[in-house]
Amino acid sequence: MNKKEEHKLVEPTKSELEILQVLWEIGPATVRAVNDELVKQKDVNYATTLKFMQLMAEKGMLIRDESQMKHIYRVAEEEQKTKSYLLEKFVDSMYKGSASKLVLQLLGNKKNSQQELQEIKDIIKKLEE
Amino acid sequence: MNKKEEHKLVEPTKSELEILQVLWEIGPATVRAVNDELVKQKDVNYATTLKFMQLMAEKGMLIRDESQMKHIYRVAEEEQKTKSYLLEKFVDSMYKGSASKLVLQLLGNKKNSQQELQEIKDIIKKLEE
DNA sequence: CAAAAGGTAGAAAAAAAATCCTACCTTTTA
DNA sequence: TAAAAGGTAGGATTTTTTTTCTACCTTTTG
Repeated sequence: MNKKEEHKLVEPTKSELEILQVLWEIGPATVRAVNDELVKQKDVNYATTLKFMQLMAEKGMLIRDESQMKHIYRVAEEEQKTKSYLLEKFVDSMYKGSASKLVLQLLGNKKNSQQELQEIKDIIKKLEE
Repeated sequence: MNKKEEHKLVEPTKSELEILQVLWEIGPATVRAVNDELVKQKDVNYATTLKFMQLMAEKGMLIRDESQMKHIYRVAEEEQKTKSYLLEKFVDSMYKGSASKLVLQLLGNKKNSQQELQEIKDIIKKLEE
């Protein structure tokens, strides 16, 4: 295997995504650190988190530095790449690929749509420049 | 049980969502009709679709008219209600609830963003009136 | 240094999701 | 009307996902 490996985007399961979120948030980390974060939001056992991270490393979603005893895990794919992939799948499956339909619904249903609306307008204005 | 039942929004699994999509598309239908649609997009067995729809009916996601032999299934929740629920969960988990972050990514990554951008602008204009 | 604390790995169990088999009932059709 | 076609129900199986147990290794600490 050479240095530059091809990573076919794998679709993370729910639990895997939770772990990715934590790693995106705090950066490369030990199982312990990730688990500490997870525990804040749900009831998980350290061994469970460990197992997931091991599996994810096997699958190539995470990359593990084993040079020290406390292995350091980091995400294999860029946050944005993964997120945009997942977003695209979501748009495709829910809105037949129509981003504007999604936006329509987003604005139609949000409580705080007034503020969101403004922010979105700002984004669009910026994009036009 | 009275006519107006409370339906706590249940989160559909992937396969369940596929079935919902079909029903949203074609309206109340038999298992056969749903399966015919599904077969176009993936390799499924009639019995599998039947089983799913039975389970979904049990869970309350589908409502079944058994007055005839060919049972007719229809979706229990409005399409929009379910979709907005799922969208909200998606935004929450992926973008910490920030719709505008989602839109930003949507526009940043779409090939056809030019057209989407225009459509979104139209939507916003319409909303402002 | 011995004990305690904190790691890892592997096996296994439990739970959830997806798939298919088959017996049997009703309707259609040759 | 008998056979074929097309339904349903229920059980069973397979696969995937989630969770936990435990043996054992390394580092830290009294």
